[in-house]
Amino acid sequence: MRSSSVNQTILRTLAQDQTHLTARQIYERIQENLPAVNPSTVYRSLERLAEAGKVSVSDMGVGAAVYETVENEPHHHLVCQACGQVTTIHHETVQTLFAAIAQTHDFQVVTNHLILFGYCSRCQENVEG
Amino acid sequence: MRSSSVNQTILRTLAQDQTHLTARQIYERIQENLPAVNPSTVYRSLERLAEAGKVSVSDMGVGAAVYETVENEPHHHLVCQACGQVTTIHHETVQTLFAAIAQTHDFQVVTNHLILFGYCSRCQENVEG
DNA sequence: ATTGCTATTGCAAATCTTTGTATTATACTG
DNA sequence: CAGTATAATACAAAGATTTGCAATAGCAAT
Repeated sequence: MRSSSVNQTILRTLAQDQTHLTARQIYERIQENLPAVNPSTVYRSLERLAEAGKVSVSDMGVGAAVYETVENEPHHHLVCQACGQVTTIHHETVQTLFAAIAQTHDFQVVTNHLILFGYCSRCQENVEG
Repeated sequence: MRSSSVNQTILRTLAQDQTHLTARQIYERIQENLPAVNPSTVYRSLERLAEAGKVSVSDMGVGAAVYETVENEPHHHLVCQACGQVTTIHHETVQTLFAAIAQTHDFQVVTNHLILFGYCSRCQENVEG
């Protein structure tokens, strides 16, 4: 993959924001630096970056896929379906599952950004009460 | 949720096909029974069914979210990034992880259709060799 | 059966995303 | 520093999805 202006700008934008952004949000941010950029270019660039493992793509339940830079340490998220709170969990936590799957199914999991939906402690109480 | 014709037809279609279908594919199938149905109605109905837990939504890496009826037994999938092969795994396998997360993070996971990407045994060999 | 409430639907328009093709920019080679 | 191969881009058009609003249909109570 070549180091083009759009590729660079996307990675820089994602690194700056340190959050999960949708393709459209990224396109809008990119426009601040490259006003004449075409949407299709941004979409295709994101596709490339994801393919190359430079960014992760995931469904956080906001209606569209969100992108994030791939950091040195893989991590995962717990998303509360009630209040939307996002918690980050360490890779070690899921590593055990991946190891078990490697054993039982001879399948090497490479998912490095898992999203698990459920209810946080506060919302569990509210539902149960 | 009311038992409308579109809701019913969607559930029947998904039950018949026993596969993962995208929103657009479902819209096309529905047209066979309800030729005048509007796409927006199908998209909204799918949203409702997912919200109500009648269908599961997941990203299997085919470019769009896919829908499936929620069966009595939750299950999960391993998707090979190289050959696209889909393996079904039992709920018990991931149950351990969910239990651990409940312990450590006081978070009740309700994800009932997990998709894990990686490499199947055959493709691991090809990459490594 | 009739009534009233509101979830569901259709329609039209807006928005978002993808795709094909010609052009331009990047990186490599000599 | 050219010359070349091809990845990246813009553009236009098509396709997919979402949204606001008015009309309709399902359900519960009478």
